[in-house]
Amino acid sequence: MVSSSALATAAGVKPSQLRRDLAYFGTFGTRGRGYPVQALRMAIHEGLGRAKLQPVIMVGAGNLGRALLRYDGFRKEGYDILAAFDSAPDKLTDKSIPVPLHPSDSIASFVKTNNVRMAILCVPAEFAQQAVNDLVEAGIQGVLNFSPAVLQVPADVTVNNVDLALELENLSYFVRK
Amino acid sequence: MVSSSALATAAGVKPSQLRRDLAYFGTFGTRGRGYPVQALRMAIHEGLGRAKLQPVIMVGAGNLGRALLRYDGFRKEGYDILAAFDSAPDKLTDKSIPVPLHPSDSIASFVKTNNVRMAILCVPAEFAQQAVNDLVEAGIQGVLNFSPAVLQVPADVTVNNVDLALELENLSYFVRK
DNA sequence: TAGATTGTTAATCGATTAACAATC
DNA sequence: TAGATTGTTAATCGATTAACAATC
Repeated sequence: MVSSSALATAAGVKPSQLRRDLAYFGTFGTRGRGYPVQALRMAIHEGLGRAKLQPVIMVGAGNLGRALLRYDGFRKEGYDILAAFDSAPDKLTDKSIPVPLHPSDSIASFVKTNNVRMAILCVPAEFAQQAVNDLVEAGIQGVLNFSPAVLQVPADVTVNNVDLALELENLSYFVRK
Repeated sequence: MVSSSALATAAGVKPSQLRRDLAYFGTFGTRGRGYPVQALRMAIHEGLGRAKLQPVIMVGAGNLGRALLRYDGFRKEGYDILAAFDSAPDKLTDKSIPVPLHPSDSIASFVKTNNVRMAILCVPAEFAQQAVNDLVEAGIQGVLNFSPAVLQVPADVTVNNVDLALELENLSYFVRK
């Protein structure tokens, strides 16, 4: 068993917040005792849709896209990047990446064939909206967007934005001049 | 001139929010007219500490660290990654990276010599706390942390966390099973 | 003057936290 | 029973938004 206060310390949050967040998914603990570790671990996996390996595609194989393809943290957490797509794959033949590289116009058929629901978007800002339009059209439901652009999508598609340069910019505000 | 509503549309926020955020830094607009583009741009640069190129170091040259070193988005936004540090630089001689690679124990002297205030941290989770302790000791004031770990730092040091796998995990919650 | 648009107040909304009855 | 700790309510806090007087 583990208590909410032990978990909260490890996660860097307050115990009351941790209990509230868990309660949002269901009732896992026992009053007076705490939470059963193994059952809780499995319930969280289940609740976050981590029951099995999730297929993902990478869209854009420029500097950042290739960089993230070589990062092994996604796979460790249960995400399997099946392939990368680029508008000019021929220009990248000499750049080694650990997954197959296809032309952008084959995204739709690949997504349908492989039942892919999530995409990582790493194209230049000026092409990002068109790229996400194509992804939505192909049936993608979730986009992790690394392009520094504000994207318009239908309400049933989720976009999470990660702007690396902006993160550094936020930080610089707190650094003494 | 540009209006708060035009800027808000471009940024993906509400006009009232944009005006409030700008007002936090100062008074830049003219009632009835809007904001003068060039003066506002310069004021924002100034307010965010972007007057000149900011020196930054990369700590950890594993998969993710090397990946980010090859990404050119940081430099475009005015950040200059001067060097990378790794606990075992000798093992990485065959891996090409675009900046000098030094052993970790030379961080403190490098930081002082080059007046570095910000660091990007990409070491394995289990070494992250020790690494950030060393950075704080060396005088680093801001850390962009890509290690999936909760870091303890003094109140005058700022840590911004970016957990790439967690971002994907958040997204998967919104994707229909 | 009439129309436009800021800066700021007040209202709303949502997220965090403290507190505590329930109960092991 | 006494001590511990959850799940949940109510209070607090902060962030977002609408509204509008100021004013160009």
